[in-house]
Amino acid sequence: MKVRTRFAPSPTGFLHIGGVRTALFNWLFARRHGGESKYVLRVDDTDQERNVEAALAPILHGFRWLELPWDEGPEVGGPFAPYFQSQRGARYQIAVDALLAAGKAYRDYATAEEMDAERKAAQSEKRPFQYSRRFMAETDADRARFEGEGRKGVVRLKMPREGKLVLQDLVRGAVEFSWAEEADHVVQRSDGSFIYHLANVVDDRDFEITHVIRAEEHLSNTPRQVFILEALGYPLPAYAHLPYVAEPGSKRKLSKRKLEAYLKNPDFAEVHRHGTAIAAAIGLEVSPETFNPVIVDFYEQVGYLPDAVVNYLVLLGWSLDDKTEILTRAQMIENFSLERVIGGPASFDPAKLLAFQAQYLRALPPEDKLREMIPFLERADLIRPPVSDETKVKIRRIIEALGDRLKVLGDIVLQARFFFAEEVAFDEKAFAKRLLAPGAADRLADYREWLATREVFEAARLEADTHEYLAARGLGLGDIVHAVRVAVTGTAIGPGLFDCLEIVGRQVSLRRIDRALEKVRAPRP
RNA sequence: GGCCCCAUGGUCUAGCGGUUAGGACGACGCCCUCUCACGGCGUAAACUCGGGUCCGAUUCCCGAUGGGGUCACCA
Repeated sequence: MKVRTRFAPSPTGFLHIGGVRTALFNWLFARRHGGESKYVLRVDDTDQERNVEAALAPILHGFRWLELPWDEGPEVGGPFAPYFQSQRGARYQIAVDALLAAGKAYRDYATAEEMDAERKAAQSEKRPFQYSRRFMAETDADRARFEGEGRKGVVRLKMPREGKLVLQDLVRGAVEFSWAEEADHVVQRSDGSFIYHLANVVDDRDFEITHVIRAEEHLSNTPRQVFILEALGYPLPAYAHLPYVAEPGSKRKLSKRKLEAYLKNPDFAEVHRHGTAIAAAIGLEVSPETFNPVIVDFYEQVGYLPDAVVNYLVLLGWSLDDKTEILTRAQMIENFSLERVIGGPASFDPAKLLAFQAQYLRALPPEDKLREMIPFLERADLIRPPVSDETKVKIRRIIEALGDRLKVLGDIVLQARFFFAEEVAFDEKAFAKRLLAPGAADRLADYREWLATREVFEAARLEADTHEYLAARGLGLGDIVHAVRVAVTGTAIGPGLFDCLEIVGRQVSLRRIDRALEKVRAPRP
């Protein structure tokens, strides 16, 4: 079956995580059907007055980063161009004229105040609001009269006032609406511009969209769209209304405007804090507008892998079976189906996303890690381009030593700092615990002298020799290792000590130990 | 409030009439261990409620409750 799906972002400047999930399902559905099937990107900019290009760029960038290419749309064009609603006004005018000619729409001259008054009256009488059509112009004479009064007209849909619509939704099954509940929605504003719903259905028809896969909040908009479609004699696409992506730990719709509130969620806060630390280390200016785990940019900036993000998102509302969680793109494409999309909202869990990310990074080949992490080190000013082969060897060694402690690419700048800096700042708590403990400094001093005599400063050898050293003195590894670690790395946590010693090197290690010892002996302030 | 949608552990989910209700994230504990991380093992943790239908309901139907979406000359 040849299928055409679309995602229709409005250029807001941000790619929202919920939007990506919707786009992903559209993309997968089209890819699933293969052949001539297409996924198109259409820009919903019917009422944009600002710079569409600037507001669209981050969105397109996000999709490129996620490797979710569109077959037709902005920048790539296609047989139905233009793909910008702002450029399709003439087409919409034809549709509105046809609606008017068919008696499915009318010109209306009610002012906003008059409309409001009717609405309020209905409300206070506790009856459903239905417009009286008092200012409907049925004839040219009516029209002339209203306009003579200085009124500005809009075009409204003349909705049926009886009967019902049974919508077959691919996710929800049959959904019933009664026409009388539907308002006479405006399709063309008094300034001549067009309302989204009109543009939307006309475009879907023109772009030959077969499946409208969109978020649930559009479900209640569907009757009026169906009405327009039928009034125009256009075929109906199949509809699939996806559950929306909800806030962490809640069932409310995720919104990018509520960063403050989400930060009260511990997992969300931790992911945000982690990202902020990386941003600070690489000198990235963060504004709450963009640097927010609800916005896709965040993940690119701190070094998540696109595959991890996509894998996490595909599982928000869809599943393959009872156990498969890690899926390649090929597996997703092969297995995706709307039948397995769930009906209820799924809340966004940044902790689980991080778990996917950690798993993907763990599986990334060392050469790829190296290539991807170098830019982070450069931005953090830990290394400078051009990166010599010698430095690359060192970085490769560091990445290996850090191992699974690296969860996102940006972690390298948080965790590898002491390998590059000349001096380390001691973590005060760790220093107190490990170096000010009784006997610790003396043992460290002795070990330092022994270390200075080592000719081969290589991890495996150091470890083996250290064990001999300790055995000869009747000590255990635990008696020495913590103090050495804090002295050399500044902190109590990190890679294996002997890896650290090797990478830091003899000279710098000894110097750092000396400094730690000086600090121990310095009079307490 | 009207209309519509949804309902399995804290979270993501499997389940499509009979299961010790399965997996994952997270939490906790133990093991591994120089710390941390990884890994291994284990523990706690769920079918919203009430009616039907049926020999039998988490599963089907109805209702209630709860949650959510939507009701613009926004998209």
